[in-house]
Amino acid sequence: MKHMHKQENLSKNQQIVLDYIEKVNEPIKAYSILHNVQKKGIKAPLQVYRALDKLVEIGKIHKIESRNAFVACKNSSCQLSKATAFSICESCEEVSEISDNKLSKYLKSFQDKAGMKFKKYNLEFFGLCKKCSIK
Amino acid sequence: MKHMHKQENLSKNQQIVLDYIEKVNEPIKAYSILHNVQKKGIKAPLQVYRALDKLVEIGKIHKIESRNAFVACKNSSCQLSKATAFSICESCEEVSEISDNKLSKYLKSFQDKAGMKFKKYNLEFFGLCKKCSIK
DNA sequence: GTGTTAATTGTTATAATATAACATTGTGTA
DNA sequence: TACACAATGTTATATTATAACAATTAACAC
Repeated sequence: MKHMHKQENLSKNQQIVLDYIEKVNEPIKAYSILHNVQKKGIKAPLQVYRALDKLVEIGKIHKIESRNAFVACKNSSCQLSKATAFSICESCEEVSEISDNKLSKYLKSFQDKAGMKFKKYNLEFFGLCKKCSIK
Repeated sequence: MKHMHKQENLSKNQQIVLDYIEKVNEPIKAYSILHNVQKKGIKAPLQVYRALDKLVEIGKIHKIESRNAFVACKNSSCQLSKATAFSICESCEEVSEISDNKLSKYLKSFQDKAGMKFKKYNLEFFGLCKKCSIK
């Protein structure tokens, strides 16, 4: 087999960034990551963004587009970030990943009227979480 | 009835920005809007962003979150930006608004397992449009 | 009309998010 | 070894968005 350069393991910076995102366990912004991994030797935004790009690509993390934030994937079966759904509380900004088989099945098989073939989707629900709706 | 300050018509800047977005008829970025409405007297980013905020709020335009771009609402019934779905071509970046009754019904009634009450959602599908999948 | 409130505008400065460009180093494998 | 590619390090800059504050305008109550 020629040129099988597909990497199995994460690189140093990728691992540092992933470790931190998994530790905080909530959506976090790129520059906040940067500030928190500087002691590990990561000095520049680009180092963080490159790691983020890779981690998103391989499905270890997801980007919450409406918040420009990144969160670790909870869904162990999620190998690629190609079918993501989140609920977002507009009050406390709590975000959780939705893993609902029926929903993902429905969306994966959704057919556009224009005949477009979809490879990926991202769905974000907004509202008030239980705690915030009591207040 | 006291203090019914709900405005019926758009303000000057809001109308200028909306007119331009409707004219171009495709997703457009805030600073591109700014460059193109400067002849109309809008000078600063904030003037654009304020108009955009309002137009999104009242459902005249939508934000394509994954692209940081804004597009006029095609769906005449769309009074509020609370249920939006788009298809996005990853090659040519063509975006179209999906209006599919079954889909919106399904998503509006979707119930989170955590019991969160949703007020809004945004769904973005990614893939290749017809033209680009031929190439 | 006056007074009141909220929406909108204008303006300058700055914050927050993200990428370009280029040189260098590391890693797997033929 | 040599090759191809992935990852890193670094500086600078581009892009997206908001803070803060003063002034003006619009809608309505009285």
